[in-house]
Amino acid sequence: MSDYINPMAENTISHLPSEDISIELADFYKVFGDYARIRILFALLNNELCVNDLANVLNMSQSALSHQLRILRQNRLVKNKREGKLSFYSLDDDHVYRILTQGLEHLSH
Amino acid sequence: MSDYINPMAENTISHLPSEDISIELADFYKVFGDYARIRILFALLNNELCVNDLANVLNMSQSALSHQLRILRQNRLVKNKREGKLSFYSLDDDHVYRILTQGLEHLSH
DNA sequence: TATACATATGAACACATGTACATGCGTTTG
DNA sequence: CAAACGCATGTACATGTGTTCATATGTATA
Repeated sequence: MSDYINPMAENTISHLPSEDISIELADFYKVFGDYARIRILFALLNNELCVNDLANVLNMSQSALSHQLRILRQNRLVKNKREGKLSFYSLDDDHVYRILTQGLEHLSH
Repeated sequence: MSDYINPMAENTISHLPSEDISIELADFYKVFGDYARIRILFALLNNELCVNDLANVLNMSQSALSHQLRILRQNRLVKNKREGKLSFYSLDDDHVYRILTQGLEHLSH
């Protein structure tokens, strides 16, 4: 342990978000933190596509896609509507769009 | 494979970001996708703190902290300046602040 | 209604990731 | 200059995560 004491430290504690919020936020970002899921989201940025479309566009297996789509659904980043045999996916709301574009912005410093 | 063919699919391919960009973006979000790192970033939101401050504020071991701080440093989310024995950490730039707050915004739908 | 089709899901496995423990390195101080 | 201090880092290990393979579920069609 250290001898140094920072008087601001206590003040910092009281400004931290709750444990629940921090966990939720980390889990939220975790969903974006995967190459396959990022590509799925970008593919849906302007289009509504069914699973088979996505499989072709992204060159992924149908199974891997379905698993990832489930994660994206559960986290409310995409939604799907069934039309007969097909299931069309799209981004859930504009928030997702904004988060993606802001991420890109950050990469180009 | 599917019989259904969507004429938009080809068009979608040409609008996808490059593989490099997608990987970078995923890696970028991956850094935010951890409870410990989120808490570190929030602790640094308004203050500049040394490792020992962070250990006290966040109730983490010094080792775990140093490992996570390295990841945050390598991804340019935090920077540090050495003052004698102490190493003071702070957020690297405003972008980080904005990304965190936008994430919080999203949680409250 | 049997079959093909589109998608979803369960299980298993390989790989990534975060932490604790031990120790090293740079700085200061007695 | 030796000891204490603050922090960094290597290793090992437990746990988490994404993919593949196999199979199930739901829908249309012959």
